[in-house]
Amino acid sequence: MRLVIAKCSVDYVGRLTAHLPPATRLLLVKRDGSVSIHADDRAYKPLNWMSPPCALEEAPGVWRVTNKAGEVLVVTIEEVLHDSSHELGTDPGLVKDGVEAHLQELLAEHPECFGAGLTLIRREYPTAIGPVDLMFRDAAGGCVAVEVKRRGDIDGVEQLTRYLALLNRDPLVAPVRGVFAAQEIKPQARVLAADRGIACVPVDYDELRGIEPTVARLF
Amino acid sequence: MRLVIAKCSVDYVGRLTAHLPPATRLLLVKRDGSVSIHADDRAYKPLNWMSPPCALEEAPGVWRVTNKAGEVLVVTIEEVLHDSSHELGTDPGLVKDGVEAHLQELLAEHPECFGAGLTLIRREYPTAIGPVDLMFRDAAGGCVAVEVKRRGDIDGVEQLTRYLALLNRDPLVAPVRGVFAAQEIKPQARVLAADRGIACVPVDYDELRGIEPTVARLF
DNA sequence: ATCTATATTTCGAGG
DNA sequence: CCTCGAAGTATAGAT
Repeated sequence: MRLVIAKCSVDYVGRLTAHLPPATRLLLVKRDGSVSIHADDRAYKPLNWMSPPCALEEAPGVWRVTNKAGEVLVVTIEEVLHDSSHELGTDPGLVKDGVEAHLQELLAEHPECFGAGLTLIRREYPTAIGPVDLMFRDAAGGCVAVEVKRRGDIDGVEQLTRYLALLNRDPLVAPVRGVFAAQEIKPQARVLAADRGIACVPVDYDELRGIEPTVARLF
Repeated sequence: MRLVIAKCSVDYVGRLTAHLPPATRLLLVKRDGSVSIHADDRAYKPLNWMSPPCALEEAPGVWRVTNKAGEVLVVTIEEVLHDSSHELGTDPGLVKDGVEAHLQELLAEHPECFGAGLTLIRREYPTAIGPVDLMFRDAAGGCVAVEVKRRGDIDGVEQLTRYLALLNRDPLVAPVRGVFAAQEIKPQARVLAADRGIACVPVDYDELRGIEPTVARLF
């Protein structure tokens, strides 16, 4: 990893055209060839960047970074204030918890969230247009298709609607009810779901996770 | 801006729980108090970060970054390989061109892209579920609703479908035809649009921009 | 290689 | 302050 602090101006021509007037910035060159330009604010987003794979061509006072799509990033350097390189090695990577996968797992273990008498058929129930997150059979012999999201937005309702249209044409599972489950469900999504006859179930992740140990403790 | 290269492990507890095992990484502390942790790959996204406003509390071997929402980022430092600070000043910021807004503007000036005899009613034509990008009246007295995207995806077609369903219930504008305009239209979006009776119009941004000067030159 | 869905998305506009 | 849509979204996983 190479760290350069320099007074520079930057031009990007690619998916859009962008320009950065002269100022002092951090230029970050990584081992994979990527380049990013940071100002002294915002933790997450660089001012400008070129994602890998890309090639850096360095001439005196001008860096030229290109990729295969024909995008170009040109850094014009007026003055270098710092320039150092460091060996970092490969990163072992991030271990996450709390995303949609875990939510789906927890909900699969707690069918009672969606009503009494439900039995899990399977997670990731396959259909022609993609897998349904959770599929249950209810006491009456019908099915319940559940779409799980962390944030329940209008897109998720549309997605579930498409699944339901398809599933209800399949005599093996029809009739299928739809349930939209999420940690928070946006008002617009709630309205659309109601209009489509889809039930909304808000999920308390911490509460659900809290139930788990009591079950596990039995063994 | 402070640049630290260190062997460290990181724990984040907030919107999710995440852990980074010990490894050598870049710790980036910016003037606004934000902290980000970078590996030697990926230009854009840090491994871990805390966005401003947040507070960094530094003890020997442990950095503790917190924000008002109760999120915590803990960096446990085993060994510091580099530590330097640099004065950058305020960045003048990025100048952009070529986004959806400009595309919409250009298309508003060129109704012929969507057929002969069209007159612009207005941009951002308001409806109960949000504004339609462009609304034209055609020679027959009907209307044309245009959804403009840079990249034409399935979501955009769904969005336009919702607008059309609503608009065609309004006697003031019905009947309304739908047009999906984008620089590139995904095959799936094309199929869905056809199924919904929506026309697809691919837009050449550079060509459209090229027409403008010839019109402007007349004045 | 292409497509799909997610994201600690971030960011900005508008009500 | 919230809500919603856009982003050079980026990125990971599946097909």
